[in-house]
Amino acid sequence: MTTSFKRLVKALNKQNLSVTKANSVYQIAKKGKNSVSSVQILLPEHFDLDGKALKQLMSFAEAYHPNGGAVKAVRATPDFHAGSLVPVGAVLSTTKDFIIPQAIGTDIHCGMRLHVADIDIALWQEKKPLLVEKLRGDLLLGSRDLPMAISSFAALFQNGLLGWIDEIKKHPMGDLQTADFNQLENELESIFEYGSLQGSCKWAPESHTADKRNRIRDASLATIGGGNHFVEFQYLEDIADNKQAFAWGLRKGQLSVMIHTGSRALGLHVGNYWSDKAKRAWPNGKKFPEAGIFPLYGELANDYFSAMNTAANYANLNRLLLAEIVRRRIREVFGANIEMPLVYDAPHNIVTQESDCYVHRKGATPAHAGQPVLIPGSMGHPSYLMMGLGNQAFLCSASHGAGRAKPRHEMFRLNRDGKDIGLGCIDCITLKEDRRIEEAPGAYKDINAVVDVQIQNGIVSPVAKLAPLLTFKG
DNA sequence: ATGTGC
Repeated sequence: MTTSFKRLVKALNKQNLSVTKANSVYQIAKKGKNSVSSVQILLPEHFDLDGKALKQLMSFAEAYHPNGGAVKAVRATPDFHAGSLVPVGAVLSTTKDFIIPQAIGTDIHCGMRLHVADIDIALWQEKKPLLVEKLRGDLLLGSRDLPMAISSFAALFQNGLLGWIDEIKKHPMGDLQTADFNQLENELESIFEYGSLQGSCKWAPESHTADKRNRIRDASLATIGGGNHFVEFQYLEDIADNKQAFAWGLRKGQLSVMIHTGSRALGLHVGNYWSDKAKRAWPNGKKFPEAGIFPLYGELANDYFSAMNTAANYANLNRLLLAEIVRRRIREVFGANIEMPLVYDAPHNIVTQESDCYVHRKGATPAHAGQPVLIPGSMGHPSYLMMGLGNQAFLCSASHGAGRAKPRHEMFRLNRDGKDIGLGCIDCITLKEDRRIEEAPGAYKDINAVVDVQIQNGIVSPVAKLAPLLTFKG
């Protein structure tokens, strides 16, 4: 549901909300008392503000816990749209004793990873059939059973990739025995927080603790997953900032590999468990929150934080392993000397501790000063590598993509009616024909407008433009 | 997004 601004103002007034608009920023406030300090939404000029998404956002802005703690500020990125409960593209800062598990949901530490490779695009096109043939068996898997030692899982859960690398050297698994661990270790510095968050084995769900045969049943490590997740080959089409591009190892004309996935089944379990737990832990006799949003306060908030980090560490390894699989195939096809260095790996679905706040980012990516920011378009539109500018007023956050413009069912309807949904020149490899339709370029908003408004508002600055060549979808 | 659902 969308409305024009005038109708929006009217509609909001009825809900006792006031709205003002300065340039591209909507400022929403609750009339009267107890309003949160600030709710702002950044939108390109010709974008409509989605009423459902706004309603969801305001519910989170008003979240409270009877024992204390509070939401301090709320922002929405230009790819903002409604989700099932939480709007996608939402950033919340809260006091450090207050976390809302539902504000992150189940796709914990979902994020983007970008590698580049010095491979001539004409050569890549020539060898593409061979590469695809090899990668089909690697990437089009819904599940897999990696032979990873329990001790490696434990190290990963507790200490993330730093712990995992130490352990995996002692207990190599399958194909990874041939991985270049020095390179993997060096690349940790190009991962958000070194891919190493403070988690704990005690929060691993039952599916990820040793069974009677002393094995861990894990079916989703090194898999892409569904929905908008992908592994994509791209062409580095244009550079906007030569100095920064050079510093990050980028060159015009390079091949790039972009990976979008998260913590899969593990994040689902942790997210569901803690969203439930927050409800169960609601103080006796206190009125349930109307919007069904249950924050955690105090010790439980800390416990959630380490459980969430446990799943986040898994997501970090998931992206690393997918990249490693692609790197191995690239070397088989184009030569063992191809490095395919990591540019950056960052989450867009996570709670972080920043100064005296918890910052919840749901479909929003950190954009601290100097930090690489990855903003994917769609399989028919370019993706952008940006640099964060550390815009405090916008909670140091940028959009995590173009944003979905049309719901899935509408894409199927348009396709049935023979409408152009942008799949004309798309090279998408998937076992699910439905996926191509749901994820068609026509389902997404205008990435250039989304990126430009963030540049104009001092959130990010452009570094490089990446054009899609071939997308693998789960 | 996703444990797959009766």
